[in-house]
Amino acid sequence: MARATRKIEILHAASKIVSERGIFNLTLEATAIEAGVSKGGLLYHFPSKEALVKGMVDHLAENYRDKIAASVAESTKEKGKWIQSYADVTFNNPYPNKEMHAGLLAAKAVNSDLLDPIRDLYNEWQIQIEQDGIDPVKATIIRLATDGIWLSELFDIHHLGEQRKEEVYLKLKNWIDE
Amino acid sequence: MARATRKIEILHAASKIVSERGIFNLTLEATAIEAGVSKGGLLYHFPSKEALVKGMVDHLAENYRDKIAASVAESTKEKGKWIQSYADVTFNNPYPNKEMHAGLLAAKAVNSDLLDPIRDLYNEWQIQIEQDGIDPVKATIIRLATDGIWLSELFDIHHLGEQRKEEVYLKLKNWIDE
DNA sequence: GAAAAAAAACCGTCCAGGTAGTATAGTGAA
DNA sequence: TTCACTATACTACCTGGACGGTTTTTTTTC
Repeated sequence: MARATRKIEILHAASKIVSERGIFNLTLEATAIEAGVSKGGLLYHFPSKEALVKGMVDHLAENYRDKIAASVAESTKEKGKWIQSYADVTFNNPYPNKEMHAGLLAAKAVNSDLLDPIRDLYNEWQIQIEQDGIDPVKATIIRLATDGIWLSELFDIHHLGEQRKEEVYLKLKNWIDE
Repeated sequence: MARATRKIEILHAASKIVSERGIFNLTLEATAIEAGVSKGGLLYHFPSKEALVKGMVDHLAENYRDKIAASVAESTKEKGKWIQSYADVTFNNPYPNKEMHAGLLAAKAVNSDLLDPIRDLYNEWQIQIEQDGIDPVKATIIRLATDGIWLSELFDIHHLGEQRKEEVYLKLKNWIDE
């Protein structure tokens, strides 16, 4: 069993630990146990803790990029398909977001430079969003509002009710097409 | 010297360390040195690391609440003064934001329950914002967009240019009065 | 208002426990 | 034989917190 799978299992285990137990509990041993690997096995794949966190970030950046790209490719709109896809994925996809949160927090804690792949991602998206056929300021506001949802989920600070969240989502959506 | 001042100096020192060196470098010793106090002295004021982080969060929550309240009190608008104040303070006040970032990250790392004062704050604001005389969905979107700015500053992920940021700010502002 | 007592605000060291990373010897599958 | 691990032991280091002082400030008493 396990080809490139093991590596990814380890990454999931690490994310899970960060999400559920916090960054201070992301130790090599805990990660190994959670992933069902020996410590030696973990270090075989990721030779240091920093490498592990880098793995987390790289992996989720790749995933997120694919997700958005797939949504864009599916879209039949001429205008606003990037911002629309960004909002769709972020509002409706709890899965990659959870991993994103864990990865961001871990990277910020361990070494901010590890966030570079995320920065690249954001820069790419911002460019697409601004060239998306709608007013760039409006598009930027929609992106920021979407990020706001993200922030509140990241810190579990203030969850809008499902209904209000839906209303916000619909209003943003309508605004794109306006 | 030092009445209640010392405590606050220690809190600033802790925030500074988190901002500049990351959470893993927030040790009692480092904080003591940064604040110019001995470790024993620090532990006199904050008997544990968790107490220190709790101190950070409580302090910044109080500060932020005051800042917004002051801005609201100054406002002469009848409609939308809460959301306007929230946007104003967040867009234009780099200082409390920096401390907020540090406090949030530290609390999230040490013990998520420490974020409760922030949750209370957000709940209060959301109530005010929704009763602010403008469409609550619109007001919520403005709040979220403002939080989006915050997120990008927190992780240093994507800084809008000053000009675009200003355009966003103005558009949101106009939207409130529309 | 000075001396004495008490409380507050510190200082600096020590230690048990935990952690990243190294080392090494071995195993089963392809 | 190589790859992808397991299992265990070990080192070197760091950190939270306890603890036992000491100094400064405040309060009380005479």
